[in-house]
Amino acid sequence: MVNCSEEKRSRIFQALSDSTRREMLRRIASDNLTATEIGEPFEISAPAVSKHLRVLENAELITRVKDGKRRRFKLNTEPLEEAKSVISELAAYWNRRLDALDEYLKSNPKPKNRNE
Amino acid sequence: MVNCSEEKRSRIFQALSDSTRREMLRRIASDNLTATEIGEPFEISAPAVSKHLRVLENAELITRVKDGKRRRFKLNTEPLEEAKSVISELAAYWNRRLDALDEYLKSNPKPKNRNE
DNA sequence: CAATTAATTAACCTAAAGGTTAATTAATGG
DNA sequence: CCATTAATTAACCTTTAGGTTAATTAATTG
Repeated sequence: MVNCSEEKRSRIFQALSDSTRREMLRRIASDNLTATEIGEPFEISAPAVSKHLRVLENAELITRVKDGKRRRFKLNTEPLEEAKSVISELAAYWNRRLDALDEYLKSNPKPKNRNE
Repeated sequence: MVNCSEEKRSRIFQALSDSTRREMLRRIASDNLTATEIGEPFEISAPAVSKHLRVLENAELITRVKDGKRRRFKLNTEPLEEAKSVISELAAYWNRRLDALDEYLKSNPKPKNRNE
């Protein structure tokens, strides 16, 4: 998933921001379950389960696969990789900063604090 | 950040689910800016900037540091690591599945499809 | 084909998110 | 100490999120 739009990224993180959906993803990752099976541990209605699955699908975190009367769901790992890379990029900015600071301290022993 | 609560995780992903906040984090990661500086590229009001910063702070992604009249913000990388590990855990579940399937296919050549 | 079961859609409700402007608080500098 | 500037809080508005129950669609099976 190269050059993923900001909007797509927002959908991925938004989908991951709900603990019910995270648990659903774990269940789907462990086995390709049906909607009913996925919703079983949660004390919410079937339509609520369906909505959560829709959110995960819109974020492309899962794919709906018809299986007769049922629909099974399978995990897609690409959006997970995308989310990871957004996070890694942030950490990279941070580390570049720390490196620059390090460089500065090396060339300027005992620098005056900017707030003094 | 070991044994981070589900609620905390929700706050982290929720904070990351807005593109304005992700860009703010990049700016903060690159330099410890003031609220005004952070908000500069965005066409939103100062209170809106303040609210975004509050969301990031509540997710513990940034820390507010007083600097005279201003408040500067610095990035915290622990919640980023936490988010990454949530994602990695999901991928691990998935990979365990793939391994199990692999094992199954090895011991059962030409398996009958369950839907037939 | 009629009944059953799986899942979704429709219609609705409440709370939260993200924005606004106006008012307030807080620190600095003349 | 008063004016200025930085930032937040208050009060409000609109949209979205997440839930409900009731109705609908769709596939299977007796």
